[in-house]
Amino acid sequence: MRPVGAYTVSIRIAVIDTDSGFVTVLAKRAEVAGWSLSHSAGPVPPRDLVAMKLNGLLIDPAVLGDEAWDYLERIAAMLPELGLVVCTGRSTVAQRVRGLRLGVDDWMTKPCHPEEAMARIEAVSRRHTRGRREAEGAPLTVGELEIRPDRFQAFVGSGPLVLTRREFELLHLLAEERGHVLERERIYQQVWGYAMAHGDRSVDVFVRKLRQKLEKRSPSWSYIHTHFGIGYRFEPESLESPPETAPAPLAEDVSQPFHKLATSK
Amino acid sequence: MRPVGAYTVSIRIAVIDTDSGFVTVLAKRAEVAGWSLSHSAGPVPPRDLVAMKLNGLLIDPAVLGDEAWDYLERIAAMLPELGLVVCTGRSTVAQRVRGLRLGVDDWMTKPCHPEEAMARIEAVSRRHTRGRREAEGAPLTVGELEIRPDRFQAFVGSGPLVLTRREFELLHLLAEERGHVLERERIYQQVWGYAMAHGDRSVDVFVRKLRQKLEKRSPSWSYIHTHFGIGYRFEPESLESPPETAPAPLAEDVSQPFHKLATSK
DNA sequence: CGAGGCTGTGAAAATCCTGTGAACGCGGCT
DNA sequence: AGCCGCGTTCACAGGATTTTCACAGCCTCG
Repeated sequence: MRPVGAYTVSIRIAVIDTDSGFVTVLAKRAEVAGWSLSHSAGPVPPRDLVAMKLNGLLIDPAVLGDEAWDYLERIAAMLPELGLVVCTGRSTVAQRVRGLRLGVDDWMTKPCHPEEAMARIEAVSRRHTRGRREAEGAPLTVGELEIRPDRFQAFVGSGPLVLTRREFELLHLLAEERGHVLERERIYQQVWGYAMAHGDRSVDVFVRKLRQKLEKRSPSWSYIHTHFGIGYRFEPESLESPPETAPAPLAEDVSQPFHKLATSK
Repeated sequence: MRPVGAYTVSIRIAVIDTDSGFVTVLAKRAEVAGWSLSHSAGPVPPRDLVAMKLNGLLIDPAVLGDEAWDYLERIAAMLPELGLVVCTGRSTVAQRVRGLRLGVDDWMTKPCHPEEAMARIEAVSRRHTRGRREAEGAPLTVGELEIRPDRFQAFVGSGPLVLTRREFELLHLLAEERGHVLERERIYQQVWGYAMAHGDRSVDVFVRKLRQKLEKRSPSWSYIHTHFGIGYRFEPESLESPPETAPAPLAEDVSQPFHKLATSK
C-alpha cells in the first residue's frame, strides 16, 4: 500500500539534544525527506510541544538532568499521539525498561546513524497515526463554511452541501491550504493519489462542481479563486460591501457565465 | 489475582525463533506478567497469525531464510494493528532501516535482555490497547435499540435481534462511532482484525444482513446510512415525519451542535 | 489588436460502487 | 454421515460518480 518513495507523508519532529553535529546531519536528511524539524538544546515546556503539533520527538535525556524521568513521563502522558524517541549514550537495561514502560516509544543508543533515527521515528509515528480518530476529524471552519472530515461533508448554515468523495477531498485540501495557490499537478497528486496526465482537466471540472454547490448554498461568498496558468487558491471572501439597496438579485438567472478571475499579486 | 505493577493489561504475543534458551526465559517472564505467549521455531502462515489475535509478534528473521523481508512485509501489511518486533543477531543499519520502513515496529539486536524485549513489545502494542477500553461493557442505547456488549446482542422493544458474532461486532462498532462515516477499510480492520483485501465485499454483505434484521424489528427507523465511495454511517433516524417529537437532540456526540447529515435518498 | 494558450461549461461516454440473491465451504452437532 | 448455522465469494443490475470531449469565452504577450 506504500506509494512510491520511502517517506509518504510529511512528518513534523523536534529534536532536543546538545550534539549539534548529529542534529545538523539529521536536519539535512529531514529536509531531503520533506520533514519539518525544529531543534532545541534544552528542555522545552510541554505546552510548547503541544503547540508544535509534532508527530515525533527525538530527545537525549542527558540534557534534562535530574528531571529527565519526570519530564519524559509528563510528555508521554500529555501527548499520547506523539512518538517519543530517546537517543542517548550508555544506558542500562533497567533504565531502558523504565523509560519504555513510562511511555517512551523507542530507545536508541548513541552513536546512532541518522538514517536509522529517521526510520525509527517514522515507524513510531506510523504506529501512532493508525487508530487515531480525532487528528483528521477536527472540523475546519472558514467563512460560513464548516468542513467535517468525520462526515466527509461540508456544511453551511442551511445544511449539508452533499459532496461526493472527490469533491469533498478537493475542498478539504484547498481549505487546509487556505490562502495558498495550489498548482493543478499538486492538487491532482494529493487528491487522486497519482500523477496527473498531461492535458487532464479533471481538477477544473471538479472545481466547477464545487463552485456550483458552494454558490447555491452560500451565494454571498466567493471561495475558490483561479490563478491563470497556475492553479487555484481557496479563500473565503464576502461579496457584500455595497450599501444595502440591492433589489434582491433573485437567482435562477443562469446568465452569469463566468467567474471573476483573481490575478492579483 | 492480577499481577500488580508494570503490566496492567494482558497481552497476547507469539515468538518465532529457534533460540530455545531465550524463548524459555521469555516464556517464564511472560507467564509472571500474565501474558499469553505462543512459540514456533519456524515461519507461521500469516493466516494463522490472524487467527491468533495477537497484540505482538517477536521474530528473528534469520529463521525465515530468503523470504524474510517478504514475510515481514506481508505480515505488516496484513496486520497493521500487530506490534511487530524483530530480534536478531548482527545487522547493518541498512537492514534495520529497510525493516523499519516496511513495517517492522522495533528492531533489537541479540543478545537482548528478556526484560527489555518485554518492555519493547509492550511499548509497541501500547498504542492499541490504550484509550479504548473504558466503556467496553457498557450497554449502549440508540433510537429504540439497545446494544449489550455483555450479551453480544442487541434488543428492541419487542425482543432480541438474534445477531451472529460478526453481525454484532459490526453493529457495535458502528453504533459506538455513531454519526461518523466509517470507511470500509476501517470497519473491516476493526471487526475482522486484519487488513481488507481489495475487492472484498464482506462489509457490504453484513450491512445488508443487519439492515434486514433491524428493519424487521424496528421498521420505523433507519439506522445504517450509505456514503457512496466511502463507507457507512450509523445514526438512528425516525422515518415517520415526527408529529411534534423534538428532533432528537442527540447531544453529547460532538461539541458542535450541528445539523444532521442528509445523504440518503 | 490578434494569435495562441488557458479556463469555464454542458453533456455524453466510460467507470466504478453498492444492493442483492444465491451458491459455496467449513465446522460443529445430533 | 447428514443437517445446520455462519461467513465468504460470485455475478448481475441499477445507479452514482468520474472522465472525456468539443466549444466558447478569457488572459497574456508580442
